[in-house]
Amino acid sequence: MENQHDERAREKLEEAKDQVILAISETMDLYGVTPAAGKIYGTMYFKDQMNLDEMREELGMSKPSMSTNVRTLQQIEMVKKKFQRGTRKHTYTAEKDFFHSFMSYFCQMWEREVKMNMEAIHEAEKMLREIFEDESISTELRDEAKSHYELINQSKVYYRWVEKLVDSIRTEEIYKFLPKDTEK
Amino acid sequence: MENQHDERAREKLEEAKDQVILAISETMDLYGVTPAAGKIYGTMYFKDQMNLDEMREELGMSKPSMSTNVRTLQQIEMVKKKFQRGTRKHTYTAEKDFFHSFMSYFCQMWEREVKMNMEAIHEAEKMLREIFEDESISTELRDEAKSHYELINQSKVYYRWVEKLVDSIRTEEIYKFLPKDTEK
DNA sequence: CAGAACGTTAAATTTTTTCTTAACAAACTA
DNA sequence: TAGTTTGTTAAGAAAAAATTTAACGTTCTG
Repeated sequence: MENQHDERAREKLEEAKDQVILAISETMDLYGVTPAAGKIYGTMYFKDQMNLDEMREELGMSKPSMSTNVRTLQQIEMVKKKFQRGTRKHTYTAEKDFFHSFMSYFCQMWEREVKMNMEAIHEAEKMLREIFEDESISTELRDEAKSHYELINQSKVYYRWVEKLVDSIRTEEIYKFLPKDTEK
Repeated sequence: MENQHDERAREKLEEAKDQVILAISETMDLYGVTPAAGKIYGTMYFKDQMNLDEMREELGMSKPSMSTNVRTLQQIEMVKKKFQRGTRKHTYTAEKDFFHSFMSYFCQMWEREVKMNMEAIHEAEKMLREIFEDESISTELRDEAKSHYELINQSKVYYRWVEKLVDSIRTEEIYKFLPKDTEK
């Protein structure tokens, strides 16, 4: 009867875990991470370490899928490779500090956004300036160029702000303004 | 020859715009907004206002696509409906303040994340507590339940922080810490 | 009230993405 | 060195998502 209790408890424990794993993987899905990667991370979250074969077994998916998804998880620093001697299999651990995952994921995105748009803006500004500074062009066109110029020039304020946000997260300065621990 | 200048200038102006539109829509794509929605927004960004037929014509896409995508753009507050009398067509304007779009988009996401995970965590915690408080269950299982409990309990610190972040963005308090305008 | 204009919903198609099976390469073991 | 084991790339299949065509409902107009 000890066994009976344990059996039911085990089921309940797995159910509890699965609930959290589902929420985690749905969150990741929300941010554009593939379903498989979300499930892998969620599963690893409750384990100390795993290797590719254990993941494959636990999730019932193919090994290449594990391999590629673990790689993308490493890119966003949600999974780290662990050096372990004695076995040839690579073992991995999940980053359990969500603050770190948040930082890594969003900062990467935001930096890419800033870079991409700033480059486009600089190019466009140059062209537009050439237009509205050229007196051989009709006033209407020059005015249009000027107004577009001012619009995109204005947006730089935003991109510079995003850059600062990234900075303050990377340096952890943001936690001075928004402390991690909430009293209560 | 005035015309010749203008013609070339017009081309250059369109090229400049297209460059920025592309960067904007790629950014939106990065965040999981559909390509069509990105193009629509990018196009509207340089216009005062547009109606569905103008969008369809400008982008060479179907009207239902305009309709549904404009709706999702409204949901993330990147496009607003404009009340205009005299015409039966609905006219829309693009939100040109990227700070507003940032706020609307990320806060919605983050709130959903917090809600989803907090709910799952509360449920799971309840179940796990029942396990590790039940003395008829084996020590190993109870310890495992306890350790999972502590893990997910710890993650609440993160979700509460995200909530605070959302708050500080919604109330614009964040700009006290990270001012919009950068000197220079 | 009939007909047209506009927007939306539904079903179907196309495209894109994700995953798997199969082939390959590298590193270890006997 | 031959044969395993492990991980990755490549090509193909399956699944999911985005877009279009078609049908519908509603509101305006004559």
